[in-house]
Amino acid sequence: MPMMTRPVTLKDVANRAGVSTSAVSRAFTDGASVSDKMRRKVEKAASDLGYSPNALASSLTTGRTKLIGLVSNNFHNPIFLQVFDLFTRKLQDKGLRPLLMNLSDEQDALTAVRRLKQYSVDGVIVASSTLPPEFSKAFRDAGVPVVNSFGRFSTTPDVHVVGVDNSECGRMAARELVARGYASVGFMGGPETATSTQDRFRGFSQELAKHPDVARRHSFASDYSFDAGRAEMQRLIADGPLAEAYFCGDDVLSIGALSALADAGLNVPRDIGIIGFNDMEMARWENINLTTIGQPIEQIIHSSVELIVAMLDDPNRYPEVRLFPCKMVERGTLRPAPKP
Amino acid sequence: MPMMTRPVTLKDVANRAGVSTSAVSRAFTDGASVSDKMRRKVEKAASDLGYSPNALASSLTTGRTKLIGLVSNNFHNPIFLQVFDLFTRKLQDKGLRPLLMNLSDEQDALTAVRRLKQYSVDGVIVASSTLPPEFSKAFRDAGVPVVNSFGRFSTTPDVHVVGVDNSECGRMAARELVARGYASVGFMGGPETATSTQDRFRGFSQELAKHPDVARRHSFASDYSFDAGRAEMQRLIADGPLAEAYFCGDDVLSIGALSALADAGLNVPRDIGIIGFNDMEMARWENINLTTIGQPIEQIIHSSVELIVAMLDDPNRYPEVRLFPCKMVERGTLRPAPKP
DNA sequence: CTTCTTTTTGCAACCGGTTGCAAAAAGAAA
DNA sequence: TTTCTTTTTGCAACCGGTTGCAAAAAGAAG
Repeated sequence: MPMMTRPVTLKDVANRAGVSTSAVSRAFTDGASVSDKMRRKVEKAASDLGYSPNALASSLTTGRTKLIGLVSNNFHNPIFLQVFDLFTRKLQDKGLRPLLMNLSDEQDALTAVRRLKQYSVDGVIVASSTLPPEFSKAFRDAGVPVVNSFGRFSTTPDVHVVGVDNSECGRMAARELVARGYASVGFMGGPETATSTQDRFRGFSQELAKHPDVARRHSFASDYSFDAGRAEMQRLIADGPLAEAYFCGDDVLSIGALSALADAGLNVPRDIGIIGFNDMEMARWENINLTTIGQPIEQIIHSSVELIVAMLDDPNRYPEVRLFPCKMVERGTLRPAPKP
Repeated sequence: MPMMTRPVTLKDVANRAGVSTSAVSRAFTDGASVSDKMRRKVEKAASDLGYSPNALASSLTTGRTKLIGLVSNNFHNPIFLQVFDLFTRKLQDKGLRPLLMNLSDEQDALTAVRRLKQYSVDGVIVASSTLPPEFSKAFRDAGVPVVNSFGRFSTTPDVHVVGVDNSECGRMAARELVARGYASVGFMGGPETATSTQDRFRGFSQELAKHPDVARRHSFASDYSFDAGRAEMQRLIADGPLAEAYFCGDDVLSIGALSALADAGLNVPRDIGIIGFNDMEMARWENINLTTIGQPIEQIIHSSVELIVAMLDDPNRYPEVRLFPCKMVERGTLRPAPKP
């Protein structure tokens, strides 16, 4: 039968040590004015009693909760497991605690802001490649330090963004396909509302505009998921002549597409080329072996955490965009470049 | 330039409405003793000022933070993305906020307890199929309501457990393989320290003990991951005669094993059978099509949240185990049962 | 219009800490 | 030993709310 013991408070420790509460408080604060003797006495009493300070109570006076809102709506893309893993670890390393907020049902920025303000989070990380910049702006407008990771950047940012230039990634994919000599190429995006899809598509189209001889087409899957990619590719197969190669907006879409192609008896890369995006763990599985464009997830997250920490000290820090290069990861789903 | 406005407090609202702070506090509390007129007056002032109550400050007096620690060390198994998605949503639905704790680096129970107690979480959900029951017990001993989801259960529990009977799952797998007429079977587990691996192996062995004619062997992958499954199967192939079918401790191991088998030119299910565990989304992808045993994740999580909510009202609630049945999901990686 | 109930309101103490300020203690200099 | 500095300590107010209690207001009954 577990006893319901009242938690040990500062006052209990003060009583036991026979000192004032301020002394105890100071003993637990680095750099406070306390003698060694006092500190030892307090620490003794505290450990006797099993005391640990209440972070929430102290936040009342210090104005710091060390709570960071981690907001996302990407709970279906396997890549985000890694994203959560890294964010939680790196935040923990800095002594911060992530307060998770799942936006899958509720996308309203103001509701999200209100909910997180109730818990007086010190800052917020919006980890999403689909939410518009306005979403993150709502936090800034509410006076909450915010970093938008994996989000759309602006050259005149009013909110901190850390990620990649998705339109450059689109260009990179297009360049690669053109270099491989494909005469017709397709873009198979995720949902058209996702900023990452829009940006990758824009870059892809820009690059192709330089090559009027290459035929192009595009379509959008309903979702960043295996099923959506598979369904979309099945539709393309049914609807008529395929492009020679496709840039899929995400690896998970690519893998769905590959499965549809295999079912249709089409060989990749002989009959058709596929290039994905994200370089998720599965992409390098030998039975998938997907050529793709990878983004440096760990660096992006590391940098995001660094930035939010910096903002805790200077909430009005001048807005900044941090971009990292994407990398082509060549595997087995594109045909080799033609010999010149 | 964002202005650094001091957040609006209860007192501000009270001043503006010309009433006492208690009146404002009560206006924001359901079922408190307030007249309609007063409530309207306060609400007007509050919305003029954009006030929303500070959940942390109120937690000081009420003793409720509505914070739930969500503790896990499974940040590499794709199935856990779904687990996090469901937990965060269901907790949010109940007005609770998940405080995430990643145990990947730090496995010490007492440290975890201390860290979460600092934030006075109302309860903790330990979502892990690998941590021993003692881990969860540490929370209970510290007086923190705890539910261990996906964990090992005991018939004399001292901590709430919601999940499946992993040893029954092992028996189920063994029965299935025997029924299919395999003359030799293997168990390929995850890390030997994981309770789920131990339990599934125990059940598997128990069932096989009833069939002395069936040859058996077992081994353990270093990790619940594709790479570990692949490496382990490669080792098995290299080391000598394979069993006719394997029960892999997790789908992601199975998929790794499948990839190794494909490389070795072995056809599944013709040359060798594989049965996995978890029925993760990928298992039903057409290019994988894995026969597996599924656990009812959504029900487990729903029930876990229900239970933790109940414990908030009654922290000394008598410990209870809630088990859900696993289900065979037949796909294409086992040969058909022999005709009688 | 009284008198008695019931509802609504404000006062003030409290939740678990922090911190500015002044008093006390310790140390240095004379 | 006295005087001046510097360090250490405790007092008390405060952070943003909640809540028991008693006073005030409103309503019901006579």
